[in-house]
Amino acid sequence: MAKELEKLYNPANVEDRIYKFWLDGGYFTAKPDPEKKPYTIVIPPPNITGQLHMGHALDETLQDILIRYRRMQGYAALWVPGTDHASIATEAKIVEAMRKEGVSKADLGREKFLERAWAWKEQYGGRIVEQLKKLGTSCDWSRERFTLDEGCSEAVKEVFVRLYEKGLIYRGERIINWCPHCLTSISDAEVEYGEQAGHFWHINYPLADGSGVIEIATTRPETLLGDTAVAVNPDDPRYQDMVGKMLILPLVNKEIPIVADSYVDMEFGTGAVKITPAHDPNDFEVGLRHNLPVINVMTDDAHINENGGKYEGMDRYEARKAIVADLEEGGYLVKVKDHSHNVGSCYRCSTTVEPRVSKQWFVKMEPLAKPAIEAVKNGETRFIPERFDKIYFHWMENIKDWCISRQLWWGHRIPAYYCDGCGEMVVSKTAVETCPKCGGKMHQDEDTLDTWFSSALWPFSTLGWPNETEDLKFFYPTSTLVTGYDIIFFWVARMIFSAIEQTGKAPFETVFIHGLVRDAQGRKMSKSLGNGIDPLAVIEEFGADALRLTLSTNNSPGNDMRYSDDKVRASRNFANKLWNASRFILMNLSDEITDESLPETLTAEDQWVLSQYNELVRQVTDNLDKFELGIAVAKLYDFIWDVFCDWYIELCKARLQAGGEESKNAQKVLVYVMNNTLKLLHPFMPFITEEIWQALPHTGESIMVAKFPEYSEELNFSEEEKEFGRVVDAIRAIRNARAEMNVPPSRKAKVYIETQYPEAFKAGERFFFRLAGASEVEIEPEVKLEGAVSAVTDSARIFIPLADLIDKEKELARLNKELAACEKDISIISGKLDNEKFMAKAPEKIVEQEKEKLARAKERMENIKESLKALQ
RNA sequence: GGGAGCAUAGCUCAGCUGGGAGAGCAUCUGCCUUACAAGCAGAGGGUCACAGGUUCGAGCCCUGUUGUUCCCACCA
Repeated sequence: MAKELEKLYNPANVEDRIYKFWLDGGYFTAKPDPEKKPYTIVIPPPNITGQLHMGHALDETLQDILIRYRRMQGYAALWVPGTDHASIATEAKIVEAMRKEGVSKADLGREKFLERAWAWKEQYGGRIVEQLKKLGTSCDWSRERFTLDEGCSEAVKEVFVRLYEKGLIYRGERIINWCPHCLTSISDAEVEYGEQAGHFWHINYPLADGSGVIEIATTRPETLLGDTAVAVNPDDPRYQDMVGKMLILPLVNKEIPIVADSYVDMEFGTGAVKITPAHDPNDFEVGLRHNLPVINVMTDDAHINENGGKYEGMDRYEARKAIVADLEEGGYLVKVKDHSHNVGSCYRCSTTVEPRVSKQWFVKMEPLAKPAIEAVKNGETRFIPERFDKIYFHWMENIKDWCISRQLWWGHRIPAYYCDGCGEMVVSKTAVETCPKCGGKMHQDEDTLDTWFSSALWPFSTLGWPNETEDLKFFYPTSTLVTGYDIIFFWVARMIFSAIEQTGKAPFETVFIHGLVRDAQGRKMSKSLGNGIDPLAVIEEFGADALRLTLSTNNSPGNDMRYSDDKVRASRNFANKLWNASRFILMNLSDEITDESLPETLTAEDQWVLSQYNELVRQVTDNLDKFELGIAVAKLYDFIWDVFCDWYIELCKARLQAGGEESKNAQKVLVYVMNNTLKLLHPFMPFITEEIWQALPHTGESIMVAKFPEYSEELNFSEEEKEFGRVVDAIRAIRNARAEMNVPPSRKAKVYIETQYPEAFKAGERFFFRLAGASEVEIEPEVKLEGAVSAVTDSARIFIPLADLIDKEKELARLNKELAACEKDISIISGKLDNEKFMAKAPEKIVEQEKEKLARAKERMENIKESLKALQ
């Protein structure tokens, strides 16, 4: 810190320098240490395609608070950073860039494409990591990982082979969700459903024997081309005679059967459903039950294929129009009704997904889900807030097999090999060249794995698994996972079952869930709305500490929050307040103060502040242990601003001016409280606390490795705090009275204090001059004075002779108002104490409290009455 | 169709295991009091959505109602 401190804190001058100082000091690096307890967090790896957004900022801030807190407490605290290869997102980005150059994937070929992808990763993949650093994240960068790096890839292959050998991974022809834009299968979790206005087309299918028609209703007439049956409910009297008969499929002119299946709801539509096994998951099931043929009528990019006759080549929506027109012309169309229905779209590109039958790889979920449910049920892993376990259970208990193969190149290639000759398949960690059965040439599966397959292994793959590394032994299972509720299914659930299956242990003790950061109007921040706020711009304007404080205060676990510049501005103002408090201390600091020890003698106000500081330590620690970060930092804010700055610093000014020993003692207490409060605050606002701590007398290299303060019985001055509180109350009462009577602050006056607590007021006498506009102070057991402004507390009556300023009516009104409030208090409290049931059933502690309150209120009432009397 | 969250001051939100309703911003009044006007000292402002219940005592626990947001689900 420069000698001449600026009046305003300027984070831009501080943050990068401090971050470099931490890096150079190696403070982020953790190592297994049997002397210490481990505390481990693995970062939710951001996508390499990503730019830092507010969601990251919140997530990283919370993690950094936790990891810094534990590190200061003496844990071997490891925060493992890294990034995710983001198969679909990255591949889409590269394909798009190639498209602009007029190059396609096919033109380039797999190898060249991957070269290009890796080059892109080298160039841009580190961008988000650099952005994370701006927030002050204390990740152990020496352990940075990437989901597609060598170690993670080894882990992926190991897990795939193990699961395959246990029969938990299989390949099969199933109906899956297909994204016609990304040109790949996606998992159920990757489909987002939304209501869309559509139509219900009623179509007549004529019976083959000419005996009539059956009317079906569909929202997707174009799939008619792939119909292989019409289904009715077996109990439906309308259609009972028709079951087993054949129909002529309109436009296609092919015979298809009428089948009976209880899946059909008689009440809905016409009670007859066209069955397209290749393009609808329910129809697929019906098809299986009735041995129906599966006819795929669409291409990868959702155009009608060669099975669609004259419609071949049309896009699915064009085909819909054409088919509806033809149905109408052919007299098949009965009617069209408006109908809104749920349509699934790709969570990456929002294209409407096309369910289709395809050969894919799946993870068999049921056996994996069971122990994963158990781990949360028995508390091995705990969600905070707890309610999220219900969401987790519901998903896990109804889970379906996970489609893990993707028709992409950027990712972990599936370690399965097929014989060109006999078709034999081998699953192996190492490449298989020749067929073990026929000796033919083998080729590897063309597909890659779902990105989430590798991120599911993140908590242990990053620590070296499958090798029994020192890191794995010491740091695993991890301690806390911090993430948003939006990826519980994608990621958290999959990490839990993967970890249990592979390591026998749940991957973390606690899942700390946070909500979304919304814009000031409460809307989700999104690219399409253009309402996203760039955290880097906020950091530049207000500082990382201000942003961190904004994100960590005033919100509670699991709940969404709104971002607004006003909130950051308030946080920035707090940083500035802190800065100026330190500026004040430094301006008054003599060279002899070189450490952070307390003086041998403490004044009443010293004890008063230390007592509150000590209680603060206890509470902040307690809140942090319970993940109540917002509450913890709010208490710090209040203590620093109200107690320390507005009161204690003001209280110290008299002694500092007096100089000598008195001043030095005050300086010591100022340094002590400031220094230790900075430590408490450091996890939340790391930069400014380091900057100030370095400037103050201190021991140690960096505040980030200083010992986190602990509650101390030696600083328990609760009685003394109460006594000095009488002075504080009296000062407040005087200020209040003066303000209400419009006494200008410049007008000083003598203050007469009538009190039964003369020691307390003697100890605080000097403060009335500076803080209560006193020109003289007199403390008496009894004061008789007329024509004075009076201020009343439960321990004193205070008179300020300002005859010329007194408006008797106003003064009467003010005191009567106070009296009324006081009497109301008394009646409420007495009501309780007179209530036999209350006395019988309320805990003793509460009864005592009420008695004490009553006593104080009565004292205050007496004091007010006296003052009123004196006024008349 | 299931499930969950939220409803507290004009606005944005805290409020831990039940024990006299809080903060920031905004508003009003007065202050450049030599750390800070990004500040200081004061003030006003709430039937804690509604209706019941449990309890000596409910913003907090239970039941129901209303409004709102979200998640899940194969109704063509």
